[in-house]
Amino acid sequence: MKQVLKLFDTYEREVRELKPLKGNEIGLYACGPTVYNFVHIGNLRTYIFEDLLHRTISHAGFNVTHVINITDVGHLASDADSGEDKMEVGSRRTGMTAWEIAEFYTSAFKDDLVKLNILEPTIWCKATDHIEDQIAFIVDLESKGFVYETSDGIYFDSRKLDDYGYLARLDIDGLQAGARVNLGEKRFVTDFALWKFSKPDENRQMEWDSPWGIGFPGWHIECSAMSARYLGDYFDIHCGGKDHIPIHHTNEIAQTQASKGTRLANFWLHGYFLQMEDSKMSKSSGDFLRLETLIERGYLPLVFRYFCLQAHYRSELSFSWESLKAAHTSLMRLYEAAYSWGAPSNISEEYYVRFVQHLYNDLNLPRALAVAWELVRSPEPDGIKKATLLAFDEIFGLDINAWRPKQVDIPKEVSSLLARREEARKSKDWNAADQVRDEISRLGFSIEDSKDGPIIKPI
RNA sequence: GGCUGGGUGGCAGAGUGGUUAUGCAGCGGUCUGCAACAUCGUUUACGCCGGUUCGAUUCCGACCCCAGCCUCCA
Repeated sequence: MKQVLKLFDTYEREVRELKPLKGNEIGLYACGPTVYNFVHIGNLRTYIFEDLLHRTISHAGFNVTHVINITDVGHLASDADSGEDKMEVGSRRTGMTAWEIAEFYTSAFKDDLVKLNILEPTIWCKATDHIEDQIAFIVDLESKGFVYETSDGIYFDSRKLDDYGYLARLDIDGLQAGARVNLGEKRFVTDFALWKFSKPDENRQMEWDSPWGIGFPGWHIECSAMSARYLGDYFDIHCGGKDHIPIHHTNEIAQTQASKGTRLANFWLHGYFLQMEDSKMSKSSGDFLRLETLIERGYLPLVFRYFCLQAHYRSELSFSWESLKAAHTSLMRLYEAAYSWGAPSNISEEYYVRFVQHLYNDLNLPRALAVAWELVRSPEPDGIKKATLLAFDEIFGLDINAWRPKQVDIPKEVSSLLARREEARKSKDWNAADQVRDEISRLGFSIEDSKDGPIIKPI
């Protein structure tokens, strides 16, 4: 039975079959980070979601071109005349140049992706490598009458589009009425900057010449320009975090609609947030959890990946150390079970079909994972369980086959105690045996008695 | 305040107009000298108030609360 891959499209607000626009090719564009700081685990949840999407599309038999951009231009903290450029602020904070900062945090970001077993995208692209493309895009918009100039930059005239804001179902009148900031020289609340002028006294590290004067591109234009370069004017899937729906993606669509006449992507997919117990996961406040923080607390990076697998990408996921620990316990049990099964034999058709069914139903990984657990607890032969679970892991990406029990050096002291305990047990001196076990546990090791003798593990 | 989306058992989280996933924790059994490991079983939840219906956690309305956006943020 051939199963079809169905995904939820934010633009139409419906689940429908993914059919390639061209041949067997799927173009997938994912909004990447602004590299002025480390990414946090909330950001990483979104990249895990996109990786699952990437793997699932490949699984369905399509060729994926996965593009991730790096926003290495700082932009401003707001479109109004206030705010500071993030890269410039980062530069002052660290003593590095804006260019060095971009490079430093880009490489830190890529390290995190590798640790989470996220497949390398087909194409990485940087905003600063595509200034010409962005300028050309704005020139085109200008020739079509969609821009106007103010004293601080070139702006997009959003009222020229009838259905501006459709993606987010924006209520334009309501937005205007409830606007919280004053417009500056902008003509309308939803207008946004395409090009910003450098201020004469500013001394920016990142600026370029343009037909309108020296300055730097607005944020939204880079994605329209770069996605067009690598995937064309209308491609299959565009994704990012749900916070991008009302502004960033809305504006990308507006630009592309004005210039190319398309809605940019056939499917718009959005990852939901990782929710913190008490505070918001916020990069700008500086108060956030990195993957590194989890590792320092003794968690394997893939525990975080497993943690994310438990929730559907379109619902909020609450993070707490308690639930991360639960994920750790689950994953370790899965690893140990799979390891104990030995060599794989054949895949169980029955379980595999159910797995794919859930996967193709808008990436229902929680259900797919439930099938995995049913398999683990089923009476199927070990070889079949192993083969089937490894097939699931092509999507899960938990690296189940590579896992090995931790090899630990057992101190001499402990191994001699262990021998003494075995002696005591042989002579059924249970008091002595239990006493030695207590002593060993004080030294940081636990004992599990098995048919083949005691197994010792660090606590 | 406006718009968009959401509120499920101790925790995390699927799903459904009537049969109510899965994981973790807890409890009980098996195993064990005792434990641990493992394993089996188990706790009957859907914010609040109305309405539709033979029947609603699932549909509709009001209210409360949470999140996203309206200021850079996945």
